[in-house]
Amino acid sequence: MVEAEAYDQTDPASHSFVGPTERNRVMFGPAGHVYVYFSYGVHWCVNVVTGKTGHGAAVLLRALEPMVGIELMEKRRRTRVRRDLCRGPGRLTQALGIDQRLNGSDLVGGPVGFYRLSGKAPAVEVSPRIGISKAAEVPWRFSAAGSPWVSGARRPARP
DNA sequence: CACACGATTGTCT
DNA sequence: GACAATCGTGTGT
Repeated sequence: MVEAEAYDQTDPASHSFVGPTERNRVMFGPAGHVYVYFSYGVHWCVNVVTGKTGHGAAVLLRALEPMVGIELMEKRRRTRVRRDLCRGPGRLTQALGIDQRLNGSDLVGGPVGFYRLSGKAPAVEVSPRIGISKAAEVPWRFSAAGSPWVSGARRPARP
């Protein structure tokens, strides 16, 4: 995992800011579960719930360095461009086969989990989150410094 | 019920 | 750089 962003219920950019709803209820559940939501009518995005039960907080997984299961990811993504397999939240879920069926599942003992592949943790870079309009200056984006597998902001069109 | 818009990405120019 | 695709959600009437 080389890039992630934090979202909290005290934060206007967070889905949990408005309080529990049908969509975001998993964010208010126990930590270590998976919150999956549909974005732009096109993509799925996956979060790891991080707050205490009743507190809406989660971490959006935005990019990872492909290390195992490359062929399967290439098939799901319909591209063999390694750098495009998991760079960006929508691409990452497509590569991993994550969709609404996994919403609410437990990282421990569930269909999605984490395990360490490389020995050494990278230096972490902190920056503003990408693609949001509210609280855009809050520096809650965390990425592996200098990693080519990290996604980047798209410059908005200038008037 | 109507409507505006978004924690994005692929494609075309 | 510009723009389309595509639809669930939250909000207002």
